[in-house]
Amino acid sequence: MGALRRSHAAASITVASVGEEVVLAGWVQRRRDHGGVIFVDLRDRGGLVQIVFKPDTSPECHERASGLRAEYVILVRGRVQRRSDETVNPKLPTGEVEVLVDEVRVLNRATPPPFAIEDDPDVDESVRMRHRVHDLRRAPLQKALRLRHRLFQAVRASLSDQGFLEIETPMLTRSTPEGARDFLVPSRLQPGSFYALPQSPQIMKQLLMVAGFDRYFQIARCFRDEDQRADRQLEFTQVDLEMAFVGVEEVLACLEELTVRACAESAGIEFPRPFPRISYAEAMARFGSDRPDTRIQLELVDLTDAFERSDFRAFRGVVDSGGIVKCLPIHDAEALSRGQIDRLEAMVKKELGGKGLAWIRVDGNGDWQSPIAKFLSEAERGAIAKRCEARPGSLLFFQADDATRANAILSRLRVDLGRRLGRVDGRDHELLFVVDFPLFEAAEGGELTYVHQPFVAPHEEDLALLDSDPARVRGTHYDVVMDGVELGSGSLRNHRADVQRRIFDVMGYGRKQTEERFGFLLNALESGAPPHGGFAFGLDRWVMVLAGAESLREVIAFPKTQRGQDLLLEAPSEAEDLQLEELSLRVRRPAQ
RNA sequence: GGGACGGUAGUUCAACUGGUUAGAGCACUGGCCUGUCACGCCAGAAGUUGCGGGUUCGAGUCCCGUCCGUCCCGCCA
Repeated sequence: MGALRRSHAAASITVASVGEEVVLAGWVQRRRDHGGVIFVDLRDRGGLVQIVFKPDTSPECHERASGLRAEYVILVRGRVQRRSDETVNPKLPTGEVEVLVDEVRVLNRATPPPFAIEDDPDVDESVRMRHRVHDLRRAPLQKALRLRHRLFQAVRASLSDQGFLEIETPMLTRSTPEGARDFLVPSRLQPGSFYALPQSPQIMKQLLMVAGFDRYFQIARCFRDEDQRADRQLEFTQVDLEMAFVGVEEVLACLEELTVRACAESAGIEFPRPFPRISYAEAMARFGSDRPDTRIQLELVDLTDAFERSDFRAFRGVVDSGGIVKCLPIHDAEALSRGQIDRLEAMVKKELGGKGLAWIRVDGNGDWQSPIAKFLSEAERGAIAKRCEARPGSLLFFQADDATRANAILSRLRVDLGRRLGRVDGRDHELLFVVDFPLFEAAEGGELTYVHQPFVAPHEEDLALLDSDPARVRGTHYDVVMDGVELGSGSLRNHRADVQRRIFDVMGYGRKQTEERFGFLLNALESGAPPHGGFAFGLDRWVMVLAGAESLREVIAFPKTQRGQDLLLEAPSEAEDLQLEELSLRVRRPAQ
């Protein structure tokens, strides 16, 4: 580099700096060589500015500039000049000026990039992942990671200001059989034993409460060895927090304070307070989802009772076996063609495991066009028409299935169609709390199991139900939902060992099993545990929503593919025999 | 574990019912060009058609298997 040092960022060159001498450093975005004058777009971490090489200004620079190629790393010294009116580029923030170069140094050459470094490159994602360094040079990823940084800083500032202490917990920890599949780390010193990477710092933070830290937080990496999705990575980052001597209201107030400040400081988005609250039951009833996007102005209608004595077997059978019949009415739906309806039905069957997609279209004369109308009684037609407020132009989609699937399918249709048809209110973003989740749900074997995690405290007034009717016990669980994405969840925890034991009982854990797995936690609770509760945000998802991205891979510097590979490092990889030997491991390779 | 879509040059795509030497844009290389900004013009180089097997006189194309990417179900909170 010699003695020359960068004086300005590309984006900071404006008409105000005309006449100044500047030193810029960055990458060659593009070279436009006219034989005489040569233009180069210089890109650095903040932006782009045009630099100019003229044969009569500096023949040596001009000569060197003709050898520049995309992604070469260069350092230039030159003078900022205003562009003539005809040559101003309105597409560039720095388009009114340019830098006339009289010294250039090539700090490094570069192989041709595998794809163009531009905002919207037309390449397969696997190519981007394999060449992640080039990918990360693109403005959208630069922006996303800057947003991520600002969110981290704002979260830390808010929680620190609210009296929280940042405390780290171990990454090498113990496997617990609940929840997701663990990542295991073999122990060299204890042959045959394994650490587990944390799925979350849940138990550790409860222990910190028992230890008297009162308010704890951590930006913690978590690991879950499950199949991935656009919004799920094997490893991800949580803002984990816990507070003692609080009830639900204090936690929610803290979360409001945190999210409002963090969204404002990182993304400039303001939210009104208090946040709307919706119960789990209401969310499922109206939107078919426990993470509703209520900006979409379509709601579900329950028709189960109207088909209790129906002659329409497809619906009646479902109701008889405990299922539900629900409808998604869409008014003024003339834009949806028959072909589109058929495609929706195919998606429901193939992708979502639905039985089908019954529908009724009310035409301009008020007549019902529908494959199922002829099976419906007068009373049923009346009930449908009334509750769905059917009118000419209405299109009604039905699901008759067990509650979980019917809601899942209609919720998906609601979101897809609501967006496609523009049935949204004017808000760019929405934050809300979902509260009053049930504590237990029926598992496959008919037994009860926890809905979220086994440490959620029941509602105080439902404590008695733990013995009489546990399925009806409400938990103190709450979710924060932003734009239909679950940002995170939390609860009050069981600080009384007897309540925690009772909950393990209900889930059918034996006494011995309980002591073996959770003895240390129960002992801690018995040692003087204060009432406590907390929350954990999925930080990657939070950034994703703020960035308007479709996938976590757009907000994580080095993400993994759906099969859990890092295409850049080619991880995971096989271990050396020596490594395996030290760990007392033998690998059984699948048969040829 | 299951379903859907995709895999041909560095990259994005094309190649009819199986039929000459697998083409094109961008990128790349060389040349020309003093006001472009997706610069332009001329020329050139560039391929294990993901991999393996099969059918066939002949396979990018058909069949079987397998690997990889994305989305979804299951799983996961």
